[in-house]
Amino acid sequence: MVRDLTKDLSSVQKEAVIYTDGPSLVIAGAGSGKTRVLTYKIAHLINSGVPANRIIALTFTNKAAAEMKERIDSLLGYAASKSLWMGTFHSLFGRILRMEAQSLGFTSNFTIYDTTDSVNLIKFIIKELNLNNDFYKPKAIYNRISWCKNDLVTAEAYAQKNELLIEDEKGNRPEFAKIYKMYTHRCRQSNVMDFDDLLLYTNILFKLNPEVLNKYCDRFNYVLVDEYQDTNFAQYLIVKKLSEKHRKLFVVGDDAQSIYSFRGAKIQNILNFKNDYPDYKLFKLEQNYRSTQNIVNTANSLIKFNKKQIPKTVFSEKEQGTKILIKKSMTDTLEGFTVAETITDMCNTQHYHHSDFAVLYRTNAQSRVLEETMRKFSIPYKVYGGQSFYQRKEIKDVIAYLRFAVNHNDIEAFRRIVNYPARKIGATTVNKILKFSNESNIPIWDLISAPHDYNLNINSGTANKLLSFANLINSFTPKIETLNAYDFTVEIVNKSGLNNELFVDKTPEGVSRYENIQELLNGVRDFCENREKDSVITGLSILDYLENVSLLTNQDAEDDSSIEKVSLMTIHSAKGLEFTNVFVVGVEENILPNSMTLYSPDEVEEERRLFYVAITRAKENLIITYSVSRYRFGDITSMVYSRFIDELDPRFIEWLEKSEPKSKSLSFDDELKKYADVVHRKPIRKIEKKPIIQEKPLKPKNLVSVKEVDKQLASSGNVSVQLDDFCEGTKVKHKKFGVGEILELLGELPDVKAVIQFENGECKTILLKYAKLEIL
DNA sequence: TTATGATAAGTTTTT
DNA sequence: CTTATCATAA
Repeated sequence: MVRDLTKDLSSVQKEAVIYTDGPSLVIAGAGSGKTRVLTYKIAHLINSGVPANRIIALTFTNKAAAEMKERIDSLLGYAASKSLWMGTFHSLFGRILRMEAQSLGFTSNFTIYDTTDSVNLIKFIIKELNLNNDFYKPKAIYNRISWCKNDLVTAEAYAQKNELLIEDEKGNRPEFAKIYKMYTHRCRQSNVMDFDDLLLYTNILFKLNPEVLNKYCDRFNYVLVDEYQDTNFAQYLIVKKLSEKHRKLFVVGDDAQSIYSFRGAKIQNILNFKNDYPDYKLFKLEQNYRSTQNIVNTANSLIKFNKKQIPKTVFSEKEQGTKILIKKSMTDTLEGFTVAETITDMCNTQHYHHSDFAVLYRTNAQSRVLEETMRKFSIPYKVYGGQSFYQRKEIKDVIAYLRFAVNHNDIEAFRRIVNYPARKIGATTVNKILKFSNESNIPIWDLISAPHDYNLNINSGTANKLLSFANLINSFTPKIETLNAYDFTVEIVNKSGLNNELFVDKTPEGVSRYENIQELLNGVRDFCENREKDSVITGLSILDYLENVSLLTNQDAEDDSSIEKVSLMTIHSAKGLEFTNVFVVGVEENILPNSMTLYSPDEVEEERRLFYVAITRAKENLIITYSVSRYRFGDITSMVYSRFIDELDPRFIEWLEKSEPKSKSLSFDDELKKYADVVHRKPIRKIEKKPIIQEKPLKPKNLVSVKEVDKQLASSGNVSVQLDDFCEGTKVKHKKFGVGEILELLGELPDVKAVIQFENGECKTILLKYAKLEIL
């Protein structure tokens, strides 16, 4: 049964959805129902007879893709949508590249380097070339290579471009071209692509093989792109070529929300759409259905200060709403308190739940203080992004095993696992192998699977160890064909010794690593189960999983547990989301706008757009906070509130604590007193052995005292037993080691270590804040 | 080769 | 404050 989909849409939205005659561009203001238009467009196409597998819909994040797919499912049912090609550029073209790998000189089991792998490889290349690290910073080199690839400048092309070479001379990095070339070569040798390669090689594929391009043009009659303002040149060109033949291109974006130019996004792509497609049809979605008028008006007043933009008038017909609150704090910790306190208040006195709140910040580093505060106030929260689950060491180790089993020449994977768990194959041996491989052009796998056959200059004991490592890997390889991803991973985790290594480790960190591995296994199982429903995916189970997991970065599997929790995330990861109440914290000079951007007007404009994105996430209440001092680099730095706050139209905002006139603002002590009841102050237990370290006289006294309070809180908070309940002679019980007695306390709160004599004879030094000791 | 501790260095945002 | 790198000892 076909529902009339258009009845849920406004008239402009409806026009955009039903227009299918040619290229069209939708400029969608924040909160104007962009996702709705995209999903309904797809649903409309399918309903009007277009086979779902003829549609390719490109999104910017996995999260966005998953969400849209879900919405289409609920409109049309799973059967209709399952063969839809919906995903990020990287994942969909990665899939195509795998099918076409041969024609590019790769094999279809190529693996994918994440940023860490790439940077590591670059580090080794720099070392190998004996280059001065001050001018050759691996991360900077990586960024420049990335920038080249996104602009489709290959290593060969780079070496031909004089102006680039001159630029490098001036920038004291004359060897860049060489590094780039070596990097590319090594990746090829390893049968590996990095993130940017997925886009670069897709372009190369289409350029070198017109018949292949033609095949995919015919395959995908309809090309849809979300967040078009964030596409880089490589992505732009892929889209252009893919839609060239049938010209059924539909792109959606908002130039005011372009926040990825640091990654090569070209705002020109959206601005120049009319030049590429003169017969295009333009739709402007200007009504914001998300936020109150105050919020929309505030956002408008801010973005006015940007020079480069497509003219549009975003408006809201919702209620006026409350004014935007601006709150000042004395320290970052107190800023956190303000946020936590406000959340608690609003939950108690109004109808809000914790899940109605988001706290947005510019940099991941800011999340730490906030997390601590949330814990102190017993507010459930979830941090998005940051160090993702898949970036954790133990997880990367497992993935590296999978990668190496699939691709025996994946050098970074090899480096990671060859001696973990320890096999007595150290750096010296590894370097010899890699050096030999580079000089002789013999793949590393040939060397390690027959180490005696080459003149590797290693002793035969080591050679045997290498051989048994190769045999271990070899025992996995045939199972790629027979086992599904889950069984395969279980096999790897068990046989490699990883599981045992972590199982034996009963330190809290070890336990958590072990649990993470189990969590990963659950994830693989889910993947397998879902995959069985999906007929789209064609490769072997483990290959599909690897591809999926390599491109999955920040959104760890949409955690059920986000229900009833406050969301903490960077502004970047908040893009595309909405929350009833939003805090934007740390709105200070050098943070937002970030200090790295201050000398470039364009980048400051991007920072302004970032703030715009943050503001427009809010539906009802928006609270902007800043602090006049903040811990950075382990020291207290004084901060000034952001220039952007002054740009907000004063008619829509309200300053909570008058900022400038010092007399009016609360004194620091007053501010502290406000929280005295929250902070159950307890005298800090003095530890006899070591004198308390005197605070540096340079630091203002009062700030230090806050730090102390803070430290103390960190140690108490959610733990039922207070750290200062322990003293020498206390009898305690440890989960694993059993009963024991504290002999000595070392260090300062909250990092107090206890030397404990256990009844089983063992004597251990344990960090009290981690070990959940029971007092007997 | 591995484990440990001292010292130096760095924090923007992400597929 | 955290993480990466280096030096030293076991």
